[in-house]
Amino acid sequence: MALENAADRGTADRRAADPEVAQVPRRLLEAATRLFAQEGFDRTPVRRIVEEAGVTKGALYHYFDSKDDLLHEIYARVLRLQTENLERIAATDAPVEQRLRAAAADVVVTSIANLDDSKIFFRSMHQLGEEKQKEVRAERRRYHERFRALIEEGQRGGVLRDGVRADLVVDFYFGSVHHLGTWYREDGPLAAETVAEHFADLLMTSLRP
Amino acid sequence: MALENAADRGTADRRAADPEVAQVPRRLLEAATRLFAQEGFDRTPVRRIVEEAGVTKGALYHYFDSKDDLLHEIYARVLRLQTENLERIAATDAPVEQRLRAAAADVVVTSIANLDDSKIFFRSMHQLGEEKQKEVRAERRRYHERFRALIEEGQRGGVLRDGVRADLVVDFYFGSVHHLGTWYREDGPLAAETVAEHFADLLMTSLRP
Amino acid sequence: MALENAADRGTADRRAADPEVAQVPRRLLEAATRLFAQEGFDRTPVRRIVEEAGVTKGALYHYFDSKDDLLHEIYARVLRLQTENLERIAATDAPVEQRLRAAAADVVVTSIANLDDSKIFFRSMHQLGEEKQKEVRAERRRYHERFRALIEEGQRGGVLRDGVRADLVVDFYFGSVHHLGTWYREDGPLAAETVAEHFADLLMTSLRP
Amino acid sequence: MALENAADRGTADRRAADPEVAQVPRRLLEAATRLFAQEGFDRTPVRRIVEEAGVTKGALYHYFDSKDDLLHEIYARVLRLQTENLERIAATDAPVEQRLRAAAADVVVTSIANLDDSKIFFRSMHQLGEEKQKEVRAERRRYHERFRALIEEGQRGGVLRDGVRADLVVDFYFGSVHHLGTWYREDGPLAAETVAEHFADLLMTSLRP
DNA sequence: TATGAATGAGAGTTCATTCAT
DNA sequence: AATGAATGAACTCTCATTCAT
Repeated sequence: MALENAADRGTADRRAADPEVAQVPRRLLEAATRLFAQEGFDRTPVRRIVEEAGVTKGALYHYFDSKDDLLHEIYARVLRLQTENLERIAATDAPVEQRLRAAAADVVVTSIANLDDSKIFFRSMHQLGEEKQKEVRAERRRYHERFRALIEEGQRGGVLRDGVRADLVVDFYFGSVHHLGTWYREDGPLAAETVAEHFADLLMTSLRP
Repeated sequence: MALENAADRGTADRRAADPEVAQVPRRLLEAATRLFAQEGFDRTPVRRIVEEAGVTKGALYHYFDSKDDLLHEIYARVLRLQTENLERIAATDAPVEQRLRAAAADVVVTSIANLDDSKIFFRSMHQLGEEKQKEVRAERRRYHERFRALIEEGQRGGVLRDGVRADLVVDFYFGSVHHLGTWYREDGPLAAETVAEHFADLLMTSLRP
Repeated sequence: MALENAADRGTADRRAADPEVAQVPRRLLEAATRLFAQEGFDRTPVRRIVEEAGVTKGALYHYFDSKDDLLHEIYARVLRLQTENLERIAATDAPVEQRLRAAAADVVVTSIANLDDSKIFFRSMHQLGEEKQKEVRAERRRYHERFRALIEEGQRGGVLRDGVRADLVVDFYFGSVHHLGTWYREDGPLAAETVAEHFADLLMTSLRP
Repeated sequence: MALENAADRGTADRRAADPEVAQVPRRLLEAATRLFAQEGFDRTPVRRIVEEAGVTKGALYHYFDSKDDLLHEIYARVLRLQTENLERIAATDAPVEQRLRAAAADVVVTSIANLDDSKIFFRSMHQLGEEKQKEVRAERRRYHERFRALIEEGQRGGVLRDGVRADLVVDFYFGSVHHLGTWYREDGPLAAETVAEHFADLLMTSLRP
C-alpha cells in the first residue's frame, strides 16, 4: 500500500497551518471513489481525479503508485469496514439466528451507506491487476467464509433448516447485496433500513427449518 | 440495430459456398462476447475483436455503427432470449407457484448457459451510450415487471405469503442471478441444474405463506 | 473526362421509360456541387454524395474515375460556361469599353447564379490532383488573358487609361469576383444585377483615362 | 486560447539554456502555418505538423486543444496584426484620402509579407468549428467596418465620390486582397510594394469624385 | 512535497476505392 | 449498369506515466 508509506510522513505543522492542502491523499481517494462509481474505472482519466481533488498529477503519483493503486486502496477500505462489522456482530453472545439476521441486515445498511464503494466493487474488480485482484478475492473469501460459518452453526444447532448448501446461500445472498448499487436510489422511497429488514427477512425465511 | 440492415442481405449462395468468410457479423458478435466477458468492454480493443473474428476493422464498421453498437447487440440478444423464455413459462396453465418456480430456475440455467452474456450484462451496462442504456433498462424493467406480476398473482391467490414487497423480491432474486457470472465455474462441481434448483428453492421458501 | 466515356452510352429507352434512374451522372454532379460548396471537398464523404443523389457507390464509380474526377467535372463545367459567355460578349462589335463593362458585369451575374460553383472554385482548386490542377489553371489563364486583351485593347485605343498594368487589373478584379461566394447571400437585399453594376462600375471607373 | 494558458508559464531558464526544445508552441504554429498554406488544413495530418516541429503528438495536444485550435490561433494572430495596423493608420491626422490609401496599401503589403496566413485565411475558414468561425467572422466584420468608416468619412467630406455603396467597395477590395495568395509569387517580378501601389491606386481611382 | 511539460503507444473511427457478382 | 461487402491505410485524439526542476 503506497498510501501508508507516504501519507504518514508529512509535516503535521503544515497540515494544521494550511488545512486547504491537508489530507491530500484522502481527498484523492474521495474524488476517485466518486468518479469510479459514476463513470467506471476505465472511463475515469487520472486528469479528472486530480481536478476534482484540486491537486496536480505529480501529487497523485507522489502518494499512490498508480491509478490501479488508487482502486486497490478503495477496495481495502471497503473490505476492512465490512470485515470489522461482521466480526463485531458475530462475536456477540446472542443466539445464532439473531446474529445472522443482524449481520445480513448490517451488510445491506453498510452497502447503502457506501453505495459508491458498492458500485465500484462489483463492476471494477476485474480491472485490478492480477496480483491485487488475488489479494482482494482472498479477503473477500474470508469474509464469505465467516458468514457461511454462521449459517452452518445455525444448521448444526437445528435453528436453520438443513438440506440447503450454505455456500450457495452465501453466494445467493451477496449477489443480492452487491446489486444494490444498480437499483437502489438514495432519493427513492425506500429507507436503507427497510431494505435491510426485507433482505434479512427473505434470507431468514428461506432458511427456516 | 445496424446488424439487421446489413446482415440479412447478401448472397446466400456465397455464404453456403464459402463458410470461411460467411457469417461475418455473427463471428464478430461471438468474438466480442467472449472478449467483453473475459477482459471487460473498455479493456477490449476493437483490434482484438477483429483479430479473433478474422476480419478487418473495416468489416466491423460495415456491419456495426460503433463498438457500443456491438455491445448493444449482445444485450438485445440476451434480453430477447430471456423474455421469450419467461413469456413461454408464464403462459402455461400450471399453478402460479409452479410457474414462478420454473421461471426462477430457468433464468438460472439460461444465465449459466450464456455465462459470458451474464458477465457482460451486469458489468458493462454503464458503458453503453446514454440512449441505448435507456432502451436496455426499459426492456429489462418490462422483464422484471413480468416476473413481479407472477409473484403478485401468487400473493393475491394466497399461495405466496403477503407482507413482502414483490418489487424488492425481484431485485433481490435477480441480484443473485446476475452475480452467477462472478462465482460460477463451468468446470466446477455444481451442475447448472443444481444451482437452479437451489436458487428456486430459496426463493420459493422465502415466499411460503 | 470519365463522364464522356460513360454517360453517353446508356439506353435511351430506359431513360425515357424510367426518369427516376435517368440522368444519374447529372444528379451525382448536382449533389456533389451542393455538398462541396457547403462542406468543402475534403469534408464531403463519397457516401454522402451517393446518398443525396439516391444511388450507390458502385454507380458513382461506374460514371466517374474518382472523387477527384467529380470535382474536375465541376470545374470543367464552370470554365466552359464562363468562357462561352466571355467569347460571345467579346465578339460583338460594340465599343471596347462597352464590351469590357458587359463582360465584367456578366461574370458577376454568372458567378452569383452559380454561387456553389464559385465557392468550390476558389476553395478547392488545390485539392485537385496535380495534373488536373494544371489543366484547370491553364484554362483559367486563357480566360484571364482573353479578359486582359480587352483591357489592353481599350488602353491602346485610348479609351482606358494607360499606366496601370492590365494583368494586375485582371487579378484585382477576379479576386473580387471569386470572393462573392464568401459574402453574397441569395436571400440578402442585393440583387445580382445590382452587385454586377457596382462591380463593373468600380472597374470601369478605376480605368477611366 | 489554449496557448495562453500554457505557453507563458515554463521556466525561462530552461528555454535560454536549451533553445532546441524552446518555444514548442511557437514552432508548432509555424509548422502548421506552412503546412496549412501548402497543403490545406484537411490535407495536413497532425503527424506532419509534429514531425516538422520536431515534437511529439502529445506535446501538441498539451498546448492546443485540437487541430482546430491550431488553426484558430493562426487566425487570431493575423487578425490581431491587421487590426493593429489599421487602427494605427486610421488614427493619424492625415487627410482621409491619404489614410485610406495608406491602409489599402498596407493591407496588401502585410498580406504578402504573411502570404501563408493569407492563403489559409480564405481557404480554410469554413473548416473551423462553428463557434470559432463565428468569433473570427465577428472580428473580421469589425475590421471591415473600420475600413468602411474611412470610406464613408471621405464620402461625407466630399473627397470621395458619392453614389457607390461603401460596404460593396469593402467587399470588392478585400476580395482582391484575399486572393493575393492564389497568384502572387514571392520569387516573381512584382515587389509587394508595387502591387500595393497598384491596388491602392485602383481603389482610390475608382472612388474619385 | 509538488510541478506540469512531454512522451509514446494505442484508442476508436472514417474513408476512397475495389471487385466478385 | 449496378451492387454493397470488404479492405487497409490513415485519421484525430487520449492516456497513464515519467522526470527535470
